[in-house]
Amino acid sequence: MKGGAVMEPREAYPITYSILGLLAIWGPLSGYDIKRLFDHMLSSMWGAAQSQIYKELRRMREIGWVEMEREEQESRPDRKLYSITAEGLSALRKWQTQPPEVFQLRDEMLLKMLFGSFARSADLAQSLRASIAEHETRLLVYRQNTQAIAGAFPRGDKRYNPYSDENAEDPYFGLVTHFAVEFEKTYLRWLYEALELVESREKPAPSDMGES
Amino acid sequence: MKGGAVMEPREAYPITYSILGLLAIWGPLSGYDIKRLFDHMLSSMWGAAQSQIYKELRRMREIGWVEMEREEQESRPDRKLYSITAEGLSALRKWQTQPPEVFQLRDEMLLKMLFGSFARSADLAQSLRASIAEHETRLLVYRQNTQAIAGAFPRGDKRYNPYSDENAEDPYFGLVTHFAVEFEKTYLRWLYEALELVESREKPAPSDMGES
DNA sequence: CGGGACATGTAACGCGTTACATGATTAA
DNA sequence: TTAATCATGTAACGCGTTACATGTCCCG
Repeated sequence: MKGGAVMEPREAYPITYSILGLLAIWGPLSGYDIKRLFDHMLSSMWGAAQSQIYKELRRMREIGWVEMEREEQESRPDRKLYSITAEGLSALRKWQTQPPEVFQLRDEMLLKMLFGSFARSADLAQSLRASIAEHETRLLVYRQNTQAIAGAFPRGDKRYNPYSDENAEDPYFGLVTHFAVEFEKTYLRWLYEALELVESREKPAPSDMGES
Repeated sequence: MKGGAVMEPREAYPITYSILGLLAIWGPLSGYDIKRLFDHMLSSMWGAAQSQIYKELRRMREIGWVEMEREEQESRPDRKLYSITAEGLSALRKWQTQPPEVFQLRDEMLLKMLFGSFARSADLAQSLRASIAEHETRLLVYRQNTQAIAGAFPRGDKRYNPYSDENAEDPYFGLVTHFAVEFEKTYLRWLYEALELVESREKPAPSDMGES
């Protein structure tokens, strides 16, 4: 026997803390609610499949970080409402103390450009334009959100509304949104720059039919 | 039977194309070489464990995107040198044509700040300072790399040197590095801003016991 | 004489993704 | 009548990570 220390699995991951945070703010939530919050609030920073959320909630309940209460309904599956426990809150706080792990960008567009010398310029330009369109849209959405957002959740259902008045005062939301906007601006500037470079190489010989 | 269409697994992932790109540029490489290139060049955008690289190379060889030649050595395991094939190059090019998938930041620091209202300000400040230190270092490294880099690979072994003269002319490397620098600058600006916010809440009443 | 570089691998494990399943209600 | 919303789940699968294994050469 060498070490003998059997590594026990980590008990938490970013998605765990995301869910804890959402529960801490918006109180008892169902898996379905959490999925919606992910899609509306965290989509640009952390995705989560519906199936994963349900799985994770079950696991979190087993380790006592959340508790569940069943809300009975007719003609629909019962809502299972999850709340954060004291242990869960303390885990969230502890995580926030720890130094962050090494960050990796993991953006395919960067990889594509890194090996740009192998691609046809027209192909790269196409990818770049698609990327530009997407990020312009994002930027627009962020800006709309940070401004007039009363109508985002038309029913006035505060439970699902990350922009309701009670949260408007939270300076941390604004801070993170501000980063998202600054990031998109930086990224877009670069995309346009990249497109310029690519286009300048696209037609070095405008009407020249014969090549070496 | 409903659909009947059995989904066949994707045949390529970002790591696949990363390896293809590296092979396309730096010609026959061993798994060990590729690991080093990942660590030196792609560490900030795409990590890869050594075991995964070997696994992926085997898979890529099975689908004919790379070919392998054994270089015999005494007193060390033989080097297995991989090269990109015509099929591999065409797969790389095809990938570069396709519009990029939806990008997600996946940075834990952003999550921590998003739920900042639950943490002690001092804890957040600590995390932020650690993050600042790391990103300042990164920025420094990028800048050193883009300037005088002749000595990075002291042996003059061109095979491992991403900064050798023959690649210095590749404008795409410069483009991506430029983004990395701009990103770090934007991120750092935000981190300092966040730190300011957090510190302003750390001691709301310096020597003032009664307020408003 | 211990530690790093060189060089290859195997085994275990889980997060995250994709797909499938069910079924009532409401809106276009 | 078709589709979206509400609301829960299960099953399969693999990338990516962590840990372990082996053995030589070379440097301080």
